[in-house]
Amino acid sequence: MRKPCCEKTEITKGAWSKQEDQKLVDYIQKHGEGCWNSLPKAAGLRRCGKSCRLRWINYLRPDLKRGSFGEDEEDLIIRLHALLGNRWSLIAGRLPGRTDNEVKNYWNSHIRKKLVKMGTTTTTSTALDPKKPSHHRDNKVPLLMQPDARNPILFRPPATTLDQKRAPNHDDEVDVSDSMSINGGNQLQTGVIMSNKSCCLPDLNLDLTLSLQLAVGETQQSDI
DNA sequence: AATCAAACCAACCGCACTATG
DNA sequence: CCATAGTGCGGTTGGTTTGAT
Repeated sequence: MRKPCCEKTEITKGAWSKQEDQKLVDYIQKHGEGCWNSLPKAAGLRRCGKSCRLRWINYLRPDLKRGSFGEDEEDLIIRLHALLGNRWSLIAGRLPGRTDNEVKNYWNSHIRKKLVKMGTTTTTSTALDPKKPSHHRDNKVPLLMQPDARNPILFRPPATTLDQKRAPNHDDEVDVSDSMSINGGNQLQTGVIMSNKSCCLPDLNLDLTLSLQLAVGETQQSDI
């Protein structure tokens, strides 16, 4: 059995105070992100490193947008979710200033209900097989989205600093306004960071009601 | 005004992946 | 190769807020 990430004793849990936030922000501004395990001690916080990381990523990061989601963002989330399933970090990576937690919460509290009401989806929180434990990752990625050069969208890591660190192969990323065709004509300027590789590939058609089925068909055929 | 239910969202938990020794 | 630490991700929980009665 794996050891817990931190000792249960002397660890504060629950809501963060302003003082704690300030300590965390000050520390990260001075020393940068990373080394989350040693950060709490160094920053004078009685928190688990994971908790610090989460607080920073989901709440304190200066580039966060906060506030309610726009229609464009909602539309994009719906389309990306149809493509990616519950890969919230990937989805959030295409929504500048949004976090995976925020997107996930928004999906579960707003969009999912909306779609169910419209009869568009019967999605549960575990997108693919609700019976199987959710942490079985091999079950999370739809067949369509198994790593595959035909799906350039998958090869772009989330646009967070940490993920960029983790994916040195993507340091050739350039800022390109990624335009997607929404609702058969409206151009949605997402302004996300795309890799050179993916921007050279054909425009993504995220009109999922049609292309997803087609793509699934293609994938299944090619897998045979 | 009080109570209850629903909605929302921050935070936690546990697993998987990756790097390192 | 194996064990372990560090980190990231997705699902879930629980406290708070809002709305309905």
